Amino acid sequence: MEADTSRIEEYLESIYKLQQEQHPVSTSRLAEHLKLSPPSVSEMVKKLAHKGLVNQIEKGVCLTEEGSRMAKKVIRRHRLSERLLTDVLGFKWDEVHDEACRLEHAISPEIEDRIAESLGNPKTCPHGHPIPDKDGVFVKEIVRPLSELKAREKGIIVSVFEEDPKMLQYLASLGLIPDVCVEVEEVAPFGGPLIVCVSGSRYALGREVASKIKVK
Amino acid sequence: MEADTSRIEEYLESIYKLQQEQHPVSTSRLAEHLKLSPPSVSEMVKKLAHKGLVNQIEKGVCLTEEGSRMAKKVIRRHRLSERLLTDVLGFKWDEVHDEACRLEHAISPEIEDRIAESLGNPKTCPHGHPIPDKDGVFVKEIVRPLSELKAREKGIIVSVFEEDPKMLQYLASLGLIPDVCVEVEEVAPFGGPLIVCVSGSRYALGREVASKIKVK
DNA sequence: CCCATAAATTAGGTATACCTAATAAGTAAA
DNA sequence: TTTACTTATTAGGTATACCTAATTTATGGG
Ligand SMILES: [Mn+2]
Ligand SMILES: [Mn+2]
Ligand SMILES: [Mn+2]
Ligand SMILES: [Mn+2]
Repeated sequence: MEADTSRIEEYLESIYKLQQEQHPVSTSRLAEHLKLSPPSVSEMVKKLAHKGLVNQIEKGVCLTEEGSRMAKKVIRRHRLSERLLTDVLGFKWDEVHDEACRLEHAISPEIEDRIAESLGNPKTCPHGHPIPDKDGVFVKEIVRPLSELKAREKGIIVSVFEEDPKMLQYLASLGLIPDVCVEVEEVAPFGGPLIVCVSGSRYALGREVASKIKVK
Repeated sequence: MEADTSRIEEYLESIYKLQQEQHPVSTSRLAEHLKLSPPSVSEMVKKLAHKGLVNQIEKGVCLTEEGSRMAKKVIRRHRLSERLLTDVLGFKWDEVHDEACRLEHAISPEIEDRIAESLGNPKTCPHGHPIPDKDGVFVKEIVRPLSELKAREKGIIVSVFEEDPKMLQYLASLGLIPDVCVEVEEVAPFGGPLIVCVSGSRYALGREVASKIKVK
């Protein structure tokens, strides 16, 4: 017994994440995110459905109550791992995603508890995403993508919806990290860049990039 | 690509450990330690031999140069994980073996380095076993099992060659942990118990138990 | 040297999670 | 409504690492 659940966890984690963008998650989207072939995903999704972790509806897959509960546990372990890596071991925010993605499957409930406790029950990961508590509960802040702010509007960065190390390095180099205040100075028309002001400096940011940054 | 090496690592780790007791390691001994059937081990050992990690000689299996190098890397990660768990996360020494046995496969060279660094390059795990450095080098202290001491002999506990949590709890409850000084007060004949004195208290210890405790 | 037992391996099979190629189902433009 | 994509699934296959049962290979006592 004691089956290895890491693949299942990885699927649930991805589905959870993709659901935030678009509700029923398509096979192809999921395959792309997991870097697997669509048939592999199709097959695995069937197994997940059989286990009662997802429902396959018309236009895609969505987590069941139980699938969601399990996903949130994985996400908690992922984000706590990220915090351990940054806060205790001195990693930078662009180095922790992939590492955490492996660690999350090797962390027992006991380790999870100890990490949370010794870090003072952090509420977010280094990218600003909420860490669910043991019961899967977390505060969901109302945020807007920076790309939707009008000229002269200000916001405080809550989170950065991005995993690519290069992009995260870039954002950090501009000081675009959680808790920082940004002001949009102007918005170029026709989907052009935003001119933003952050801690005294002015930068031009592409829309695509700006849409990843969530502010309140 | 990027094959999953965790099973291989687990075999090498076991072989390395068992070699310390008895040199060529038998299939059955290895199977027992890994809690697998002898045929499974037989087959896997063939694969390891094929990869040049072990040599199959007359009476059993032994690590090649490369197998040994790889084993020591796993052991380094295992022991550093144990230290992280005890020193940073507050686990007790009897709780860390199984956890580390999972973590060791999820730890990248970067995490390994950071753990070592942030713990000040510890030389031993919580059980007193040496942590090899990045090149697989470690100081091998000359030790004797406590069971071989004569009456009135004293020694300092170096390490405890045991993984069973119950046993470790027991030993800790008697204060039999690394760096502690023990004196053998008397040795009962015919393989009987040892009467040992440890930080002012006197206890009777079975030979079997005493043989796990290495002193210098 | 023979035989009983112990140890190791071979034979044959399962489960899991991936793949490519082929097919089927949906969707949207002409 | 037919056609051309796109998306999803089925079919068939691979690799890995386990298992049990059967067989082979040591080995040590008589
Ligand atoms: Mn993950
Ligand atoms: Mn994060
Ligand atoms: Mn291990
Ligand atoms: Mn140890």
